[in-house]
Amino acid sequence: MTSRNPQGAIEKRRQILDAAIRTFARQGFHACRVSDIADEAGVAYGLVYHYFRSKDEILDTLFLERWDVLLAAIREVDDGDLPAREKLRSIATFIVESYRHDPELMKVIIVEVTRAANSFGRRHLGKISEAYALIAEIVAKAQADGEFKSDVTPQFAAMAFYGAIEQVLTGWIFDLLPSGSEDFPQATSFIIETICGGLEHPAVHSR
Amino acid sequence: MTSRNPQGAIEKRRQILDAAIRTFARQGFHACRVSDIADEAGVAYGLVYHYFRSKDEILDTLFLERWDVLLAAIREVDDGDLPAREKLRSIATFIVESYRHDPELMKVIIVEVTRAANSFGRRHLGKISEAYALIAEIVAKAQADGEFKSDVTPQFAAMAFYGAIEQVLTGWIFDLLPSGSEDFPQATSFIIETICGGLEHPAVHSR
DNA sequence: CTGCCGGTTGACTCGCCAGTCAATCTCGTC
DNA sequence: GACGAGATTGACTGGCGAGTCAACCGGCAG
Repeated sequence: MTSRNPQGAIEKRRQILDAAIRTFARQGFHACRVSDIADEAGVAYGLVYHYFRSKDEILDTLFLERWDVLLAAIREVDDGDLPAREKLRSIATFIVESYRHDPELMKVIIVEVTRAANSFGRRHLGKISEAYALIAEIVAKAQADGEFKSDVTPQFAAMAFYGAIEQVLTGWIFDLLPSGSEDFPQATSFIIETICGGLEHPAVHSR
Repeated sequence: MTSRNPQGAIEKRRQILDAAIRTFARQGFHACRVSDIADEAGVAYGLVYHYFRSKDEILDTLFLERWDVLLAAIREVDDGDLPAREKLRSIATFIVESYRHDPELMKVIIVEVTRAANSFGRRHLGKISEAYALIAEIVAKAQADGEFKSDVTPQFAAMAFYGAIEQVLTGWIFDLLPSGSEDFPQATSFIIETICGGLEHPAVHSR
């Protein structure tokens, strides 16, 4: 029977994960010790190893949990039949709102995984690229439909789009950009404006 | 007298730095040991500590050396009186060419410093932001002149621009994007097209 | 020839921290 | 009320790798 934990065990596990988010966000993955996480969670050192095989597995869990949600969101948008500009807007909004809702978790995911190409980033490269590929697909479809011009490969466009978003999040994370509540939607629409503006067909008079 | 090293010492120092670039690029900063650098350079372990106070100082040196060159290049472009689009093109070209010329060094700088926000990135945040600020200034000037529209803050625009470039480089570094010799100028002009296209005034028919 | 000093060597130290494990607790079950 | 399985505890170990250091080398100066 696993029913020994009416749900206490699941809660404890969650409690450790949440403590890990705070601890990783505050100190960084490498700089924090497992004992810091245990302290933050208010549990004994050894209990962390009852629920997770290693310190790495904690971060892996946090990343995968969240990234799968992101991928699902992108896929859902992708399947709809909005114009590409609106699809990309939904994705950008989703990511920005994720940050607004839980900045610590997003900080950990971006700083310790997505941009940590030599440690966790490499391990999860496949998962991360799935997002790029889905975005590229949206661009490719828009190019086929004539909504976007075709002088740029979808792969490059996807990277530029995602890179712009992530850099803005990074700016918020490290206080290089203002992050008042009105800045979030503004940044989102700016990114869409900029990237889609460049991707769409140029208008008559320009260049 | 320091003239004891007719120049042999300076060469040795350089030799260690070059070995460090290769070693960091191959294994990553954290995964490589100081002894790996020494081996790669063909010198004894202890000699590394004759020229550098610590392992960190080696990476700091590599980063500052290169970043100062980048800042100088941006400043020079900034001082000219090209249209903003061409200024940004010069900057993008400079960065992309830096990568083409020495991919290992750029990999180290991007992966281990620029995007390593919890270790070296934090230490050099000031230096890194200087680049963002200079780019933002170009955008601000273009907005004042009417070349760019003003519905986006220069700071956001700078982050998006730099983020797009860095993400493309990251794509090359990790083989997510094709990096044949024709891809470099193409990517550059794409980024300019996209970002400037979005920053400039929209043309008549669009939207 | 001798002394000196910067350059060079690599074996060793020392602190840190992930991960282990044996002991203890808790609580549902019979 | 006692048995057992999972939950919980925290002291301990083991390995790793950055940084130290005492010895050694080689060439120039006097």
